[in-house]
Amino acid sequence: MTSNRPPTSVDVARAAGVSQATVSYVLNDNPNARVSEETRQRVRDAAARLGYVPDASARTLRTGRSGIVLVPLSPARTGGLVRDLLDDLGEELRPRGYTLVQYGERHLKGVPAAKVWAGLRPTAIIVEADRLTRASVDLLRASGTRTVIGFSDAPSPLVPAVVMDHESVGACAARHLAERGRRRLAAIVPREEGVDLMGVGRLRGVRQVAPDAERIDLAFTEEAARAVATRHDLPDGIFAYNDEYALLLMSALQDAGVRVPEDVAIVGADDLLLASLVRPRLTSVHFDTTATPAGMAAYIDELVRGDRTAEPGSVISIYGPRLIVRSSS
Amino acid sequence: MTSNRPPTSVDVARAAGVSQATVSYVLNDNPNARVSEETRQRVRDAAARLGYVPDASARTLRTGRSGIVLVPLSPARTGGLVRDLLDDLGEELRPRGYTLVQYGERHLKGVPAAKVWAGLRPTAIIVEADRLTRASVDLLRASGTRTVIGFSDAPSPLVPAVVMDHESVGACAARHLAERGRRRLAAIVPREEGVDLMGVGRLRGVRQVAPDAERIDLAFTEEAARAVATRHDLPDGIFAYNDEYALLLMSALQDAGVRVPEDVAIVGADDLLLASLVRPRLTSVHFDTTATPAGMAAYIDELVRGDRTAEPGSVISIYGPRLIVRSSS
DNA sequence: TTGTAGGCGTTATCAC
DNA sequence: GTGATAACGCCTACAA
Repeated sequence: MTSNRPPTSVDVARAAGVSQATVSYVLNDNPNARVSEETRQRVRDAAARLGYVPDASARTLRTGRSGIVLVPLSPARTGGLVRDLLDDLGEELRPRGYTLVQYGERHLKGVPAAKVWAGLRPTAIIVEADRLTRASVDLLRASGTRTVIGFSDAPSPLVPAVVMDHESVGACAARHLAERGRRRLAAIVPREEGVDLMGVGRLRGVRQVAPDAERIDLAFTEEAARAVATRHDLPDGIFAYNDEYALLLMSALQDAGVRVPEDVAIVGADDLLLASLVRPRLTSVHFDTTATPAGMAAYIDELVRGDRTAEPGSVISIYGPRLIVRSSS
Repeated sequence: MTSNRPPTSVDVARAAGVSQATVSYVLNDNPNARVSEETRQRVRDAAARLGYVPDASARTLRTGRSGIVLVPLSPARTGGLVRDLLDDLGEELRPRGYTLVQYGERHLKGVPAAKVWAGLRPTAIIVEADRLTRASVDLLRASGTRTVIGFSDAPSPLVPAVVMDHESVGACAARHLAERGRRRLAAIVPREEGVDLMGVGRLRGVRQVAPDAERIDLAFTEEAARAVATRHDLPDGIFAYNDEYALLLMSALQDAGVRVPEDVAIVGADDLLLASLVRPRLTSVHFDTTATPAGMAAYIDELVRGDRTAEPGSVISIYGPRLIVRSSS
């Protein structure tokens, strides 16, 4: 039983015959310490040989920076789009030395959420802008968070934000339905907590075009969809929040003998692959993004390293809507 | 500019007029230190007033335990089933004081993955059993990881494992197709790295029933699906790995003028809501689980706290297949 | 019942 | 160029 405690930098130093500080210098390429190339090699070799990995918490404690990019997302199904975006962003951040931590939280006893976030000493945090206050932003900043980025449907007065223009999505969908002659419009608003806000934003957009559009709250279950589909006063055009809800609704309507799109036209959003796989194909509002995940990763990196600053109220990346027409709906 | 460094336990101690140690005792309910109820109150009040949050890294460094349950999942789309499972598990673990960290990793320069995992000093880790060796398990154990749990399609000799019996899934699907008179079977194996292993397992199961079953490798894109669908020598029964691939394939077949299920019958798996929303409805192999996320969370907790031990080779939870017949496929 | 002190592994400021 | 040494914030014997 070789009680292999993981090797520390002291072990590496001993193995390389140098002091522990030298190890730290070499492994971090610290510029203000001049170390001979030969020594560097010895240190690197020793580290490799022992399989040395720096202890993340010790480094965090010492530096006050964790390399964690925290994304405390409301756990509810945020929809495929955000999920994919975050997955990609995480991939892009890793090679830059950051770790994207997705941290779904629901109840937080009584502790203000920002306190909990701060406890993790994240280097950066991306969070729904509505959950931020001036106080929480200050707390985060004070606790070493270099970059606070909001996620919202409009620029935030507190922080730079990634803006997804949900209103325009709704408006875009409604315009399409209206142009097709649909007069009695409705918009689905998900009942799921955390998504409902985006749903309301999209509804607002629909009502810009069709002020009388009905609001239909819908939980993501077949029963709930059936209840809607069997109403006797169905609208003739429905914006279904996104493609997943659109499919759910379409299925229920088909079961109820309602013809889609003849009787009720449906428009989804997010342009998931899903939308083009079902029959009839789903018309969907696609988000064009002005920044790729790679671009966002680079941007965050610059912000953290101080190579760039972003004012509160500024917009990092706008996700704008564009219509993808698929079926005849 | 109140350069509010976040309050430390020393600050709390000062505010409460006690020593720092007492703060630690009170806040952690340390049983072998007797502290008067009055002092406890003073400490708690001070902590609340200052908005004290323990520094996660300092605690981790000191105790050697992070409360992190690490899930270094291959990033490829693991499919909705695993994803949902992990989401739920995370919810269940949080109130128990653990943080489930999903950590998608792809390239890890040359560093052995286990070294990187160990660097985070996770309290527990759930990882595909194939990625574990005796050495990596030892390393993790030595670095303070209390619980290593495998994720596999068969019991692992190294660690207790959550077992999803992929072979049975394939066999179950194949049996269904054979009973419906399908003679020329095929099984889809995803090209996506990380999922392919499960795909191969499921294929094995299909071949238990139909030894001649063809293996079709398929990437999750419409082009790839089209290529398969336009073959002139299509099988008459296809097990599509899971519901998502099934839908992808079905769409392509419909585009190619192939009737589903008359010409080609398709069976999916995982019983996603999706499967019952599309037309024709997808027959799917459902996983019955003998343990709920809540149960797994409790189990992990017991393992970590030492209230329970699990031998290598033991099975934590079996996910077994059951057929859900939906359409006439 | 409470306080003192040592150390977890790292980085960074100094002398040498 | 390199090596002691002092924090970072917390937990926990042990002393008082």
